[in-house]
Amino acid sequence: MAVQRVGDTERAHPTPPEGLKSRDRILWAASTMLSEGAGAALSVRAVAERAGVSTGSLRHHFPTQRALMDAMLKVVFDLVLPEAGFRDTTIPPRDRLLGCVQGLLVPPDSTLGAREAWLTVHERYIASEPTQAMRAEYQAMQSEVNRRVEECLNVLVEEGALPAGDTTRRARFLLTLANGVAIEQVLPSEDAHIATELDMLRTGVDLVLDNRI
Amino acid sequence: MAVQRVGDTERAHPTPPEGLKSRDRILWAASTMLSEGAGAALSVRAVAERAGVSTGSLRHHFPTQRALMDAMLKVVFDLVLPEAGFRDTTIPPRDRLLGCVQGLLVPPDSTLGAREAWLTVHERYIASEPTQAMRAEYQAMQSEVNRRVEECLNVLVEEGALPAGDTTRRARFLLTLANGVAIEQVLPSEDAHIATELDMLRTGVDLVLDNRI
DNA sequence: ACCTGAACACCGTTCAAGT
DNA sequence: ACCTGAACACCGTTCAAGT
Repeated sequence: MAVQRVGDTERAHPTPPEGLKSRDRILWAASTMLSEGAGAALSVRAVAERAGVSTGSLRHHFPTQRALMDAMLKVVFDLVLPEAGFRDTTIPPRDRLLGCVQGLLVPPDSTLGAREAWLTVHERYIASEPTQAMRAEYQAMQSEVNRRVEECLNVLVEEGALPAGDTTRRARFLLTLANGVAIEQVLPSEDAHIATELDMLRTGVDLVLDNRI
Repeated sequence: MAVQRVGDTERAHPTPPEGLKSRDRILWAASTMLSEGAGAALSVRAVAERAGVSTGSLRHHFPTQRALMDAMLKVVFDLVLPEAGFRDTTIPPRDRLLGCVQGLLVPPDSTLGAREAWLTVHERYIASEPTQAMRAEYQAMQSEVNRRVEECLNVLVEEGALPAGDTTRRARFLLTLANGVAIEQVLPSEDAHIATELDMLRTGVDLVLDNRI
């Protein structure tokens, strides 16, 4: 939607920290603006102005608007999701399970953004009629992922943080939910939607921990 | 992405049927262009030109782009997926909600199988850098889907089959789970996995009906 | 009431030019 | 290599003016 009015003389917007290079200033500005809720206003010009750089500079570092979004979301997610092993008993069980499931959203090849990662999956396992070898490869990958989630669940059961139950079914539920979240991350969701994606995973984890699944 | 080129001399586009009034000509044009896919940007100007009306006329009937999208998608969806199903009180609430959510797994163009349907979604909204128009198109479709699920939930609440609660959140949960199931249907799952996909949806529906979400 | 088309305020992207 | 800012081709919306 076009805003149709302008000329606000207010310049109360915070500026990026001093020492940062252009690229980081841009990411800082974009992340800040996203967290401020003004999601729709994440235009090239708005971000560039906030970062204190030109649109050309922004495009030099992020050739496309999508590239900017991907890089920014990676920053945001990395802040929220610290890399932690699920055997670390100093972390609450809920967060350990959440971290384990959320790790699935960013496939092993984590230099790639969510979008590129998904494009790879699509091309390899969906686009072309998958060969028998491809099917096997995917299923092996999937069962490794499944194994890890189940192991995490079993650890929690051993600790007594989770009542014994159908581990396979619980893992399947979490994986299905994670797949749903993953695909929503890649589709052009509304801004409000993006904010609730992590909440969906949290809900799923809580359901399992509350023995509802 | 802006297209940056213009001046196509081709004028092979079909025109709307003769007898139609402006409003229906517009809806006809928009629906046709949507079904033609191929990145057809559903912009005001493009739809207006195809319908043979001015942008002003279009705005007179549909004050906002969103209003146009909503009206058009309602037409398209009603052709394939009649809305009446979930008001039939002779069917158990659980099955009505399940039917409503399951309907989402089969996109409007139901002549296609799950795989072809998914390939279309992928190509239109993921593969290519989505234009602003494409984003809007997807989001409008998504909100129509969302509207239907929420309406179904509200009907169940009115009947007393479901305690009042956060309808938006419940719908989001079911949609995310449905997305997860949809993508698992398309990926080369193991046979055992396939058998449990519908069970996952059933589980989600039960969780909502048991007021766990 | 219905419709027109120009004008306005945006948008993402490209690019010659600077340092 | 990094950065600038103008220019291009779009976009949705508004509005005085016609019928």
